[in-house]
Amino acid sequence: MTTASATTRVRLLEAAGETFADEGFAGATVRSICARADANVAAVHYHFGDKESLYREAIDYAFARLHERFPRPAALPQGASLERQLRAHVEALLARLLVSSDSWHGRLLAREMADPGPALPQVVERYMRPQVEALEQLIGGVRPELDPAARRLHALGLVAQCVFFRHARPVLDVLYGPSSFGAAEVPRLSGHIVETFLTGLGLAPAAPASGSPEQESP
Amino acid sequence: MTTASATTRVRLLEAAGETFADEGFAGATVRSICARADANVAAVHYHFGDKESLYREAIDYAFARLHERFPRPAALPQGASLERQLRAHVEALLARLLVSSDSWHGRLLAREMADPGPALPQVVERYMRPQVEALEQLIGGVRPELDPAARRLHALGLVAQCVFFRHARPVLDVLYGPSSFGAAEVPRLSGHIVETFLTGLGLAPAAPASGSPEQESP
DNA sequence: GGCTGATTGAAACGCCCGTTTGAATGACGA
DNA sequence: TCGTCATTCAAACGGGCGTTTCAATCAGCC
Repeated sequence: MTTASATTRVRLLEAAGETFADEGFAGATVRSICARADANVAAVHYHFGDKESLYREAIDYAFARLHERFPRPAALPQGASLERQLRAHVEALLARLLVSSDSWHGRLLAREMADPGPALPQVVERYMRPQVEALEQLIGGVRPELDPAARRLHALGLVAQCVFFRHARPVLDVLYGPSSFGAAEVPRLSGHIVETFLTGLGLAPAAPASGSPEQESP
Repeated sequence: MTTASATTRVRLLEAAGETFADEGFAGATVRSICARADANVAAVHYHFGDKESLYREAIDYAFARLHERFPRPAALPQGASLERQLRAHVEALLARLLVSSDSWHGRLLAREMADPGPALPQVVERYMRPQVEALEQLIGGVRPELDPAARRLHALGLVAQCVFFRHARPVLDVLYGPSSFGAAEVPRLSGHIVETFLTGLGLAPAAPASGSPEQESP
């Protein structure tokens, strides 16, 4: 595998990710991917075998890039307040979903969830499950009297609100105009979500003011 | 338009809705729709003009059937408690999304939101906007000090949790096994959502018990 | 019966899809 | 310089797509 072939491979992965994110697995065509990558159509067969293998590798590639840009927020000390830990998780989740949508990595993953392709189990196990389980553990740590089902419902409710602003973006664009809930809204959104969530859990948030939430992270 | 042609039209609409719901606009083929409807491929051109017009009419058809099965919960007297009105709205929304997924009507609408086709604006204006605005009004009625933006965020958070359990069903199936959050869970889900939402708004729910919520509607 | 107009049927059209082929290319070591 | 081998290229293959054509059908009416 020489340098030249590696760059063609990478160009194909990038172009494939972008096109798959825009058009879906069925909608994207090998020809358009190769045109974007400045490669011959036969290069897909040569480097990946077929379209589906290219798709799987593009998903893997997206994972790697996404986790480089948005590492897990596990850096917080275990003793930190629930509010700060939750805010860190929600902000990381929203950032992955919203901020990264300008680049294609987040778009591709979001689409794989909304309209499952051949790589759904792989995405769920490596991307979604750790996220939900971290939230469940966080919730169980502070409300140990909740049974696992209730814990799970709370965690899913939190994930639901984060996912919504990515998944329903086309709907939100029609409802309130384009870019009404974009990357710039991440702090406001995560603030709102965390605060109403904490109140809903029966815990008073750190800043119970009804006005605009202020961030205290660096 | 004789009776015979009307039945072919209707058979095509039903088959198209079911197929579009399963495969999406691009994934569904005119041939498979016609095979399911026991009709000739030319019937699509004859009765609807082309595939996209058939799609639009199938969406309209799905609307009509869906609103027949799940009418708007506006029947409650205006003086009813917020908790009951909210519960009615959330239950109606969840029922439309989850219960109706056995029939294809709800599936088709959910897919149109997740993977927009040519009929997205029509779906949003006629289906989503009234839903969100009713919730906003409900919230504004009981917390008038909230500015419209905060009201909107609360309403969207509520919608998000309902939509999630329809939109993310493939993911939930992988996470917790198939049919883990199906139609049978509607009372439990809506109860959980309404109660945490009311608490999150700073209002104590009528039944603050942590057990399974009991319904009091007829 | 024969005419009319709406509906259905079988077959074909042109197009684009994913994939494959086999020759041309070009860097590199013997 | 030559042979080797990985890589690229233009072209074609078979198949499925949405759409169109035009003849066959059938009910209703003179």
